[in-house]
Amino acid sequence: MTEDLMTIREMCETYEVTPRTLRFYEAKELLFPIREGQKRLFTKRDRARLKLILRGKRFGFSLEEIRQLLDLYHVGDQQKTQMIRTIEIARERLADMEARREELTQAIDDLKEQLRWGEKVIASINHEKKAAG
Amino acid sequence: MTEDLMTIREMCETYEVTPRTLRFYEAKELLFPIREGQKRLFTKRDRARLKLILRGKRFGFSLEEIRQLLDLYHVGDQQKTQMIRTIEIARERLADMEARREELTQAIDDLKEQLRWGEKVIASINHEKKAAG
DNA sequence: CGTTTGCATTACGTGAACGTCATCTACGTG
DNA sequence: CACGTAGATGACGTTCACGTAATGCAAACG
Repeated sequence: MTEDLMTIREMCETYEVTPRTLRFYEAKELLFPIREGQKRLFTKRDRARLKLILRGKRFGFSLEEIRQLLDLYHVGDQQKTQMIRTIEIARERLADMEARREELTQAIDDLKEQLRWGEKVIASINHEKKAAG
Repeated sequence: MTEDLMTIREMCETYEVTPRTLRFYEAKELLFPIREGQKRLFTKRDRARLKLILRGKRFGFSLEEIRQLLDLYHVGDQQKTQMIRTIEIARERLADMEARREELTQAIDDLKEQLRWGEKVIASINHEKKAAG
């Protein structure tokens, strides 16, 4: 079994990132691998966070924005007041993401319409040829 | 009436970008303002493209990716074969965007669940206090 | 007519997110 | 014990997407 701990190399292969990237994320306080002597060992928590980081990146968030978002996912080991604040932020983020999805839907619809238009043009070109031929 | 042409300053105010940005986009062949002497004049087409550029940026596309996407939106003044190719690419992009929306939905659901969890924890803290008080 | 205003070009600077290279250390293996 | 392998630590390099002067021109204004 994987003893819940992964080396940097294993991490890289699993998530298709470079060692440099993982060290960089640690420097930026996005990941907190434990140390066995010198070597980094990544925990289950690090892996969960890395997944969220990569997902965040795919949506164009900066690492700093992602760092803030990550805190929303380990709500629990906090003081109550801090937690309430975290939850407020989470609600805002959630609203952002839903707005974002709206916009994405709009973009999809726009592109679909362009596609239908293009297909129609091509069809008419084909008919022209047939009529002329 | 706006004679369909806008100065760089008008563009900046309308879309909240800097002159530098617009010149940069022109250099990168994302926009093609016409010239009146030295001065740039932005057409309706430029404005449509700029809107798409800004939208693309919000979704984390690079300017180069956006440049390619832009071609999908003026399908029409092309040769048939080129147009067919463009449409193929558009279909792929469309699939990407729909997958992206799926992932975004997933992210939203995840965050919602975290939120419910956090709210539950807070509620239980409140009950503790009541019981203890 | 001098000056401000608006825009232009040229060019160097910057922050984010890593890549790359040199050097060092610790560990297992023949 | 020499040696390859895996990982660590600087430190400098790079790409992207602009920011920020410095300088120049041309019309408009007082």
